[in-house]
Amino acid sequence: MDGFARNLLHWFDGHGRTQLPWRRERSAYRVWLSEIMLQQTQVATVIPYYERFLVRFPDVRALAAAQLNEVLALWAGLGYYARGRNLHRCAQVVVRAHGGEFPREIDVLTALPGIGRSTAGAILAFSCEQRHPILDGNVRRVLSRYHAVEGPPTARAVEGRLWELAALHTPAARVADYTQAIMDLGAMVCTRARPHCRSCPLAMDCRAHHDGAVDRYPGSRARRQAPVRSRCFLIVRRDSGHILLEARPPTGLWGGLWSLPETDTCAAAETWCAAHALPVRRSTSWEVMRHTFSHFHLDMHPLLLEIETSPQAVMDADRWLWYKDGDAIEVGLPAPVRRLLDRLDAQGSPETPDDPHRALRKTRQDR
DNA sequence: TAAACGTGGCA
DNA sequence: TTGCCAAGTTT
Repeated sequence: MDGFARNLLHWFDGHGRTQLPWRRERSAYRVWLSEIMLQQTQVATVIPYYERFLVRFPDVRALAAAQLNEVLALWAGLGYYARGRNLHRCAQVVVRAHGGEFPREIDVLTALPGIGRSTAGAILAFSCEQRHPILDGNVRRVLSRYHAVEGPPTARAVEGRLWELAALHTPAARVADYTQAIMDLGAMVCTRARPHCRSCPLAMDCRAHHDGAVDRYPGSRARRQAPVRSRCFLIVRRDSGHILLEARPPTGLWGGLWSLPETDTCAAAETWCAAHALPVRRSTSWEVMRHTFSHFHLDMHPLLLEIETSPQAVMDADRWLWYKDGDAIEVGLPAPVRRLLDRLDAQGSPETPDDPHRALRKTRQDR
C-alpha cells in the first residue's frame, strides 16, 4: 500500500461518511442499485429514491418481475431514464442468465446493461473486496490535482492516464474502505470550488497544492453552445380534471415516460386536435417556459385545451392515458411536465400573456 | 468518437 | 443570471 492510500485510509477512519444508506448492508444488489442511481447524480438527490426502490424491490427478483412502467414511475425525477430502463433489463438478465446472483467477474459484470468500467469496479470493491479501480468525478478531481494532470478530462490521453493512476493507488487491502475514502475526500475536502487543503491528508504530496494551482485541475472541458428547441405541449383537460398523457418512445429524451402530447407549434396543435377528433371548447395559450437541459434549451409553449366530456378519440391505452393526480396509476412524469401540471393545479386556467417576451421574463424570474 | 442523455445544487 | 458539473454509460 502506497503513502497515498495509507494517508487516505487514516483520514477515512476519522472523517469518512458512514451514514450513507448503501453503506449499511453491502449486498451486490444494493451496491449495484445505489451505483446506478449515483451516476451523474448527487448523493442527497439519490437517498429518497434508493429507500423507495428498496421498499418496493427488496431484491433483484422483485425488480426483474416488475413492469418497466412501474420502474420508470419510481425513477421519475431522477433523470437519465436510460439508467432506469437498463436497471430493469439488467435485473432480468441477472435472474435469467445468472440465477439471480450478480457475476463476480468484472468482464461479465461490465457486459451487463448500464454497468460500465467504473460502476463494475465499485460493485466488486464494495460487495466483495475485489481490487478494482473506479474513476468518477471525485476520483478524477483528486487524482488530477494530486498529480497535476493537465488537459480536458474528456481527452483520451487524460482519461487513460487517470485510469492508470487510479489503478496504481488502489490497494489490495481494505479496497472497499479505500474506494469510499477517495470519493469522500473528493466530496468533502477536495471539492470543485474552494477545496479545504488545510485539512487534506494528501496535501503534503499534492502537486497542485504545492504549485498553488489547485483551481487549474481538472482542466475545463470544451462546451458547445446549446441550441434552442421550441415545442408546443398540449394540456388537454376534461371537466373531471383528467389530463391526456402520451407515452413517449422507448428511447431518446424522457424515453419510456409519459408526457403531455407534443407538437412543433401551437398551430400544429389545432391540426392535431382535429386529427384526433377532440372537440375543443376553449383553448388558452400559456406563457413560454424555458427549460434548460445539458445540451439544449427547450422553450415549452403550453396550450390548455378544455374539451367536452368523454371524447371517443384517443382510445389506444398503450399510448394514451387520461390521468389525474391521485389516480392509482403508475405514471412516470418528466420533471418539467410535473411542474407544468402542478402550476395548473395551483392557479387554474392561466391567463394569456399579451407580450410573449414579458411572459418569458416572468417565467424565468419564477425559477 | 463525439454526442446524447435529466435534474438540481452551487457560486 | 449563467455556467459548471455531480458515485458515467451508451450509441
